[in-house]
Amino acid sequence: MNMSPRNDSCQNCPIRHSAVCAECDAHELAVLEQLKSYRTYAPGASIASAGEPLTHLSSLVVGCATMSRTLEDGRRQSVGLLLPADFIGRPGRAVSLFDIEAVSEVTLCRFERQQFERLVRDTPHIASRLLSMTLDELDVARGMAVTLGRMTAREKIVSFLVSLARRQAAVTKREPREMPVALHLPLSRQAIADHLGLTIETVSRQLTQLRKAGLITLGDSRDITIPDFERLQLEVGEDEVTGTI
Amino acid sequence: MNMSPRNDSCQNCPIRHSAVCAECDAHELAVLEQLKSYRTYAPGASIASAGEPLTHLSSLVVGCATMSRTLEDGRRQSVGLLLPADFIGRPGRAVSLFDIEAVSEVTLCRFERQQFERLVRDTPHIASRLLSMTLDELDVARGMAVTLGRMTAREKIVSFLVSLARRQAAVTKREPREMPVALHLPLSRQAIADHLGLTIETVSRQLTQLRKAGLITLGDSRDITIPDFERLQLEVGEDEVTGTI
DNA sequence: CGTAAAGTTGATTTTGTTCAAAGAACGTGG
DNA sequence: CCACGTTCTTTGAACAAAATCAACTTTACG
Repeated sequence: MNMSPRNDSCQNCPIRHSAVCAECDAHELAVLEQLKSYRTYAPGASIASAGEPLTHLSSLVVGCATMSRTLEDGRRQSVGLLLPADFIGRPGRAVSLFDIEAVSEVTLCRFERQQFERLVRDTPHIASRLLSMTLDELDVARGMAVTLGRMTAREKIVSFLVSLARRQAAVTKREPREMPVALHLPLSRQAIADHLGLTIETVSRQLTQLRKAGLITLGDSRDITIPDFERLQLEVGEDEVTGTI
Repeated sequence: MNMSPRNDSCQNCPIRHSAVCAECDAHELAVLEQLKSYRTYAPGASIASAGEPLTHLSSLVVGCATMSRTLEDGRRQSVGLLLPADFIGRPGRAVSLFDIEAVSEVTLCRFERQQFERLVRDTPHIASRLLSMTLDELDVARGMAVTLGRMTAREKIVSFLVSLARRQAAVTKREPREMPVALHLPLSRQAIADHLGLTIETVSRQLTQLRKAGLITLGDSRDITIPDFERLQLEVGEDEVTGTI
């Protein structure tokens, strides 16, 4: 609700080289600078709702959000975890198909829909980057379908932890091979359950089992250590870069 | 394997107005005409394999194919049903992440990867259409995640039938409201099971139950009639345009 | 502190899988 | 054109994985 007071320069932006603007040159960045606005959301706040108009398209700058859909009777399925540099919204569609909810405090870099759509039309560097990001997201979404459709509860949890560690490593620029890997879960047990198509009880039990098997260590319920990353990876019947998140 | 002998003009192409070339003008089409080649695949033939190079990007012109991934122990999950106008392959990625298999006889309109990537770079009408199609596919893939993660077997089947009927209606230009709706299943029971994250037995049982409930009629095992489309839709805990396929 | 929210653990039930077998459809070759 | 084998589909019975129901523990927070 509160407009962020700061008006940081794109040059210092933490997602400058990974967001939708990544390919832009200085001149293009100057245009973005004119059009962008920041907005922050408190943890738990709704950023968008399925079926409701989405007036702005944004890049997530700081924090973590989930994209999900809730069926009439309350069953919820998350379809994506949004982390810094991820893009929110769909040029050409005025209405969101999913609920988007801030998990931690979130800062978005926003563009008014019409203006952004013009940008996409007139700025090949943006169009090309958006296409590339969308294609990546598509691969991730399809990998997610494999996880949801065919993996056991244990495999789902392991695959989630592995993806999270990889994604965290990509930011930290540390290889997840460096052991042990310390992992902070951005999601509650319930949110993990919604992400993996499980119940909260099953998530809890599987984590306990992994702990008893020595594959992970649980500190604070949000902090996990993976003593042997390779060994954890072996637990899931899939190799290579499939990306569950 | 066999190069199609024909060299049809794009003007008469059945997917002229819905494929990746939909926005192209006559001049751009002339360029495509120079670069394209047709190739057909027999039912069951492999069009691409996960982990293998994909030298051509294509539009599916005629037929039906599935995109899937198989885990080491043989569990398979389909992540998409490919129908006419659907695009196959990913500019910027030389290796396929999924297996693509012809279900019926399939004709592809193919472009050599490098050449197509140049086309995307130089032809805004293609880039823009590709982006739009990719965004649509992303929504579909995420809708699929909701189905796989949170729906019961019965809901999965109903949602599959409803989507198929809608998609078929889009081609036929008949409203699925016109009753009764005749539906031809392009997939075997096993392929449906792989698509919905179920076993073949569960698919069969659920179809039988739907038949006993009077929601569908089974003729040939591939031919289904939906006497009351509205009523079938009510069976699934989701409304609106979510797109399961 | 004391209350609420989040997480864990146990007992039981349900849904869908697995195992098994029989029935229908299809294609081939005699 | 029909017999035969193969594949696909259906159905049944037993089983297993995860959900549900319920209680208890831990953590967070005013």
